[in-house]
Amino acid sequence: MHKLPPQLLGSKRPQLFSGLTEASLQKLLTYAVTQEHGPNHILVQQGDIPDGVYLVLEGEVRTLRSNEGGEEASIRLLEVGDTCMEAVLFMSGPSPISVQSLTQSRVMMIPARIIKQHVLDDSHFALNIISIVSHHYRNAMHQIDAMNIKTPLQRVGYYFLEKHLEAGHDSLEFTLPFRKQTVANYLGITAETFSRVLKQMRDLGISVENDTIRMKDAFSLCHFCDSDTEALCDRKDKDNCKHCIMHSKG
Amino acid sequence: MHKLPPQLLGSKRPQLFSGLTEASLQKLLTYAVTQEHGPNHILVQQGDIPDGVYLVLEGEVRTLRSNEGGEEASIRLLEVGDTCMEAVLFMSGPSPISVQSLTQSRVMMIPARIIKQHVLDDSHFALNIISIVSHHYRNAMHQIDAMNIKTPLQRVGYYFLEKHLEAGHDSLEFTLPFRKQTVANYLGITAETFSRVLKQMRDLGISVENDTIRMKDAFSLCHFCDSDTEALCDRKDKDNCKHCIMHSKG
DNA sequence: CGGAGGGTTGAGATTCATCAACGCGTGTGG
DNA sequence: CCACACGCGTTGATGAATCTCAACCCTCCG
Repeated sequence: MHKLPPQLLGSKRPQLFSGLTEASLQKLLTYAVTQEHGPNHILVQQGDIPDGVYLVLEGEVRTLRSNEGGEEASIRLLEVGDTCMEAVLFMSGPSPISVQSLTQSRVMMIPARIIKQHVLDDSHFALNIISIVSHHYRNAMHQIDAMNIKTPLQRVGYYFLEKHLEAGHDSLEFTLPFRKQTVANYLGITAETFSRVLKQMRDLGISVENDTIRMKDAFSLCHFCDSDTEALCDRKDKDNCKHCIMHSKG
Repeated sequence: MHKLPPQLLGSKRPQLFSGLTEASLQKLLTYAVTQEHGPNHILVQQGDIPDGVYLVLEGEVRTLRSNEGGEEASIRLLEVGDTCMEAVLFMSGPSPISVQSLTQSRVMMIPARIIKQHVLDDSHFALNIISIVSHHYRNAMHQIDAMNIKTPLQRVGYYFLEKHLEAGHDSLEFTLPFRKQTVANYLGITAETFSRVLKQMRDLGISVENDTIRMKDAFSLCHFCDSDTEALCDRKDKDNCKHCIMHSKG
């Protein structure tokens, strides 16, 4: 009987499984297999027929597109508990992305056939899939936006803001979840520019020490807030928020 | 009793309604309303709570993100029969995108509440939603890819290739579905660069006259083919395809 | 005839990628 | 214990590519 590792059963339960009955979950996991991979291993090759959904149990994974020249564009960066390839299963045809382990990793793969069937059997599961894919799509929109009409500084700022909100608005400190090179590529800039941007950040009251980001106050990142990110902020209706660049610039 | 306009009932039936029973479709359309808008009208404002799914009955519509500076990044360009905002409904929170009519347009709006309920009631409809959102997500991935690791020439080439495949591999001619300015922005380049790229295209055997694109032969666009786009091509297994840049460059 | 909008063309400025060198911490092997 | 190499990140100089700005052409339309 397949069972999820304990750390993924509590509050960090993957959204894919959220709200499912125990029976439904068990059915889903019946044919799941777990794999272990070293760093930089290709789990799915762009152009291949996708075989299932991947859940990261341990390590770091990314999805990416690459061209003949070997250049790579990161689509998503996954941490423990994240899943990928849900959307790809429902595109007919070969996978538009590769999946690659960044570090030593352990992943669970649920076969495509199971997922597709389960969508029809359990409407709650279908809803989970829709939510997840929509969420990914939202991120993709932000990436598109970023690369079109944001400066590198703004991209990094927005990325920091997201991490800050994830960490909770009270914590004035968070750590980069991935190597700088990796984050830089995800943001569509080179490692060099990323490094230079980090220096600019210091002038804005954000100190960067290795992979630890420390902010002077909880509003240092408000410069980078967005009409739709704003909603995630605890203090959006507080007076303080009025001081945000976003509101004062008008 | 709401009924879809006849032109959307045949082979061009929106994917949203594909394969639904008549009863299911009627239920979905019960509370649908149609609206008429002049050009450049904002149907949904970025940051607002989304009210439903929009189906384009007539005209051209786009989804976009914009910043305080007034710069805009097009996310999708919609023609008659296309839908938008499906994904946004399932992101909790305000809409990350605006929806804007490009020309005089007629659209049908299906309220959020109806869509969300119907996903639970009709698993086939849920599957439709998943497919659509996944498809949008796939396009978004291509956009991200394009803006990171493709030259403007390659972006236009790929866009042309898509239009060519839509038109059928046999037709050596197709037309730009939108104003050049609009397409340019969608591709993340300025109208000027777009214009200059079109001149380069001529050297590759693609003539551009106003909004009509004519290719010397069916393989002129193979330069721009992709490991996952390849699958859409009729001739992928034919010998001719071996001549594609993609294969010969190695 | 004149104006407006879309598209094109040219010249210049800006910005980021590229390339190369260096610093620094870590792990390994002598 | 030290020497060394390696990976990652940083810094600086350079160049290329695209955006910006401006002028112009063309068509459509009043």
